[in-house]
Amino acid sequence: MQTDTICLGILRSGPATGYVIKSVLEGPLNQIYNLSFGSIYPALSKLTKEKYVTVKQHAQDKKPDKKVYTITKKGISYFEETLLEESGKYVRSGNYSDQIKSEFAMLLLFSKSLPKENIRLILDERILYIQQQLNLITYEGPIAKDSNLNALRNSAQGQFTRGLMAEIIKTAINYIEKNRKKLHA
Amino acid sequence: MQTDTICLGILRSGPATGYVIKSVLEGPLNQIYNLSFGSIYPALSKLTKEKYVTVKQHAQDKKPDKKVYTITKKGISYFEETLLEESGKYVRSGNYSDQIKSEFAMLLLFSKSLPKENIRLILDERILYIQQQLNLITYEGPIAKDSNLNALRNSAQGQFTRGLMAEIIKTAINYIEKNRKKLHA
DNA sequence: ATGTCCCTATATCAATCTGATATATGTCTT
DNA sequence: AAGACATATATCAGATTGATATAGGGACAT
Repeated sequence: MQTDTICLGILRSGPATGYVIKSVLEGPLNQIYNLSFGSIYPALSKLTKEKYVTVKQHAQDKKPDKKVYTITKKGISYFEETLLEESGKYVRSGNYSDQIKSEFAMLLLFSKSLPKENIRLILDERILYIQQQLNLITYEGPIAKDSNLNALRNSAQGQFTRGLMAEIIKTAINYIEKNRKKLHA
Repeated sequence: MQTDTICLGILRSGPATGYVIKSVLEGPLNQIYNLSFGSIYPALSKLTKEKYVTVKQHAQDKKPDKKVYTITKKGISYFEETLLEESGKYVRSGNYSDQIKSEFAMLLLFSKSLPKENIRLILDERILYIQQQLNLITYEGPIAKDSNLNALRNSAQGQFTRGLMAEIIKTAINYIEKNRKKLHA
């Protein structure tokens, strides 16, 4: 899915800055999708040129300029057309993640080459880490400042998607705890 | 994890061509890690220059040259050192996948913009697709020609890793079937 | 008070990776 | 005999990451 489409999809829930888009991807959409600033900012510039979004530059006293992007009618049409046209191809893209690069899984696959004590520590740290990620996904409290993000997170679609990822993480934690002996750790 | 390290890790189970490395990633390591030929071939050339692997060029009658790569002692030492040094950083890299880009999850998140009939079809196709991926991971039959790949796949580490991914896929299938009504599909 | 650290906020870029494409031959099916 | 598919290597434009730079604010410790 193009970075443009992701940004438009998020902006459809309400105006946001590039920084906020990144925050959504790292908070409620944690473990679902991620993009770097190096992708987000150029995408927003491109979308502005193409009139799919408009910008309002908020010159805050002494803080760096905040650029709030709002999706246009043209942007909404374009988003909906693109999503429908390309929906078929996203079905066959990885099972929960597209570009599958689970460095953690590869580390375990190769863990014969590691001291047992290391493997033990790695698994312990891992469980703590993914529990934190689970908390980020399942957090239901208010999102500071940006109330429009609540809409995306709490929609039926948001709850379904976040629920799916939460179940996957829980499965991973249980599996590691039950089967770690097989790795002699 | 660097492409170099991945290739060395796979070659540690026995000699292989670039094509076979790709096949492992698409077969038993399906949904765990993937690399394109555009990454694998340059990595193998680089590893050869650095003497971490050696090549034997099998000029097969009429078929394109087959380049079989074998890991050297230097390569094994380098691999084991690298893995140990960098193991800590792979713990915090995504919860099951590093660069998380689940286009399917994003499609569902944005599915409010799609006709209900489309959503229904997408979910049906998805279930079929991930069942196929599950079959690739859990396949226990012989791997044609390359018996050394069996070692990697059937090791305690291989079984643990593949089992983890299989559980995750099963969880995803069950979740989609039980909760699809929430997407009105 | 002054340093350290984190948060908000935008931006750039070298290094890397993907997805498509090209090339070449064999085998199996229709 | 045409087409699809598997084996096998290779290249490259375009896209992405991860690091880095810039810049002010607030919190907390020394």
